[in-house]
Amino acid sequence: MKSESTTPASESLNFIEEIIESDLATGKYSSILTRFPPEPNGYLHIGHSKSICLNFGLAQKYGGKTNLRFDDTNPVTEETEFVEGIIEDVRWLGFEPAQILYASDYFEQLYLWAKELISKGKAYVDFSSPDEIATQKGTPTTPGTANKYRDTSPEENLALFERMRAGEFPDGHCTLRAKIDLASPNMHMRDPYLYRIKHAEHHRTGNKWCIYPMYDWAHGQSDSIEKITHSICTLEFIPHRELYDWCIDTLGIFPSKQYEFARLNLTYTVMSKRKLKQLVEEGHVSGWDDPRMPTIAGIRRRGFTPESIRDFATRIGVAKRDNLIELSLLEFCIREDLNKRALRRFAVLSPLKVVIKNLPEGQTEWMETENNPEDAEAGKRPLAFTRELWIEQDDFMENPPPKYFRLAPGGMVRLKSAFIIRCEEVIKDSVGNLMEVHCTYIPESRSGQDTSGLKVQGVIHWLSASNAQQAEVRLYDRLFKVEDPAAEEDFKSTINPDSLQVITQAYIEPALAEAKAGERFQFTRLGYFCLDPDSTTTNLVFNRTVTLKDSWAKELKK
RNA sequence: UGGGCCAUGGUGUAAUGGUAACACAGCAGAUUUUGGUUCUGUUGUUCAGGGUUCGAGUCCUUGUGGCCCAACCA
Repeated sequence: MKSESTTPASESLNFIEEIIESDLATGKYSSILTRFPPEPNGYLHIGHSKSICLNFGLAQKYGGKTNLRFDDTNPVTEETEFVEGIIEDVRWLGFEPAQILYASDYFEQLYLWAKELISKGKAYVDFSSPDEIATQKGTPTTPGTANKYRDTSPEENLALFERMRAGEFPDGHCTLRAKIDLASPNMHMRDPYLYRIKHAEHHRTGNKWCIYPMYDWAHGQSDSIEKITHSICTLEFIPHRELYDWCIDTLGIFPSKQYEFARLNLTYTVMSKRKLKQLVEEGHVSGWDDPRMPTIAGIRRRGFTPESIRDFATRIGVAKRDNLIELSLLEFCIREDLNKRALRRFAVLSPLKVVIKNLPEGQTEWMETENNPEDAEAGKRPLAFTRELWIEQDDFMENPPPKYFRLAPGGMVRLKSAFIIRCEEVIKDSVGNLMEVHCTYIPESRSGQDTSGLKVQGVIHWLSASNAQQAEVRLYDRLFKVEDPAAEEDFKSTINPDSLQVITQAYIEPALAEAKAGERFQFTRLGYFCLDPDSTTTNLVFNRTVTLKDSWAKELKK
C-alpha cells in the first residue's frame, strides 16, 4: 500500500523566511523583531505596502513583533502631517505596530556614541567644502586622498564637535566624518559623513539640536537600540550594509542585521517619491490621495480594500531581482475580493431612454433582484419597472456586428431580473441623433416565472426613469500610457490624458441614496465603485475602482 | 571601465544535485438572467560557452546582459 504523506507539503519560503527559520532553529534568536522605518517626508505608496506586509507579516508568522519607527533625521523635509498619514496608512492596511518610535528619540545617545568614536580616533571634524570632499573621495576607480583635518587629534575633535552642537558654526560650516578607509572600493566607506549642521526646527525635537545625524549613523544604531533582529530594506542599501555593520561593530552594540529585497515596481505607474511629488505639485493629479495615484491614500480612495493589497503583497513574492509587476495582478486581487463582498446595484452611466409602449404610464411592476449572487445572505431588493426606462447606450446598436446579443432593431433582450423586451422603433431627431428606443415588453417573461418560452442571449441592466437618481461617476484609467514611465527620458510626456473621465449625469438606483463614503458596490455589468468623500447629500460621487472583466470588449478588438 | 547585487514562460514566484511547477496574463470550450463569477482544457520557461557529476535551473569557471554605488537625502 502506498503511504500517503501525513505532513502537508511544506510551503516554499522566500529567502528572508529561510534566514529567519535558520536563525530560530540554531537558537541565534528565540523570537524576532522587525521594523518599518519610513521617513516622514511624504505619503506612503503601494511599494511601501510591500515592505509593510513583509515586515509585519514576518513577525506575525514567526510570533514576533514589529515597530513603526520614523527615520526623522532630516528636519528640513519632515513634518508631523506625514507622521499622522503614515500611521493611518499602516493601520488601514491592518497592522498595529508594537511601538511607534522615532530615530529622533535617540539623538542624545547617537551624540554620545559619536563622541566615543572621536575619542577612539575614528571620527573627525572636517571643514572642507562639499566640493572639496567630493574631489578628495576619488572615484570608484581611483582611491580618495586624505586632507589635513583627518589628522586632528581626538581631543581637538571632541572640542570641535561640542562646539558644533553648541551652535557655534553656521549651516554647512563643517561636518563630522567617520575615519574609515579612503581607498575602499565601497564609496560609502570613504570617510562617510556622520553629522551635518542644520539650524532648523525639527518636528519633534524643536530647536534642541542644530546638528543632525546622517542616515548611516542613525539607522543601524536605532535598530540596535530597539534590538531589531532582522532589519529589512531595499536593494539600493546593499552598499550601506558594510557601514551599517562597521558602526555596530565599532560601538560593540546589539548586532542587528540588514537584509535587502527588491522593491516593487508596477506597470503604468511611477513609484518614486520625487516623481509622485511632481505629479501632485504640477497639478497632473488632484493631490496625494487622487484615486489614480499609487499612494495608499489614493488606492484607498479608489476603493481598494486592505485585504486585496495584502493578498497582492503575498502574490508578488519577495526576492532580490528587479521586477515590474503587471497591473493586471493588482486588478485581479481587488476583483476577487470585491466579487465576494460587494453588493450589486444598477447604474446607467450613459443613458438611453427606452419607452415600453405596452405598459401604461403610472403603472409600476415590482421586481426583485439579488444583492449578491455570490452571497445568498446578502438578500434581495425591489426594483420598479415602469413605462420609461434608462439603459446603457452601449447596450443598443442600430447595426450590430455579429455575436452582438444586446438590443437591436427588431431584436429582443432580457432586462435583468425583469422582462424580455422587443425593440419596435428607433426614434431620432431631425439631424439623425438617436433619441429613444420604443419597445414592448413580454408580460409572460417575468423573471423567475417565465412562461413565454422565449430564449434570448442578452441580459442588460436598466433603471426606471421615474425613480432613478442622478449621480456623478468618475472613471479612472492608468495614469501613464507606457508600461515603465520611469524608464522614459521624460516620464511626464507619457501621462495618459484620458486617465480621468467625469460623468455628471449618470443614473443610479434609489437603494444607493443611503450609501456612505468609502462604501463599495458592484455596478452590475460595469465594475466596482466606491463612494467618494467628495459626495454631498445632493450629489453622490462614485469612483470606479476597476472594471469587470469584459470579454465582449476583447472580442470587439479582434 | 573599481566594487556590489541579480539572471527560470509575456509578468512574477517556486523547485535547496534527482520528472522544471504555481499564480496572473493569453488562447479555446462548458455553465451562466452580470459577455461577470465558476469550471475544464491549453500555448509558452532555466542568458551563453566550458567544466564537475550516473544526473546541473541548482555546484565550479569564463563570458554576456540588467540594476545599484562617488547627496552636508533616506
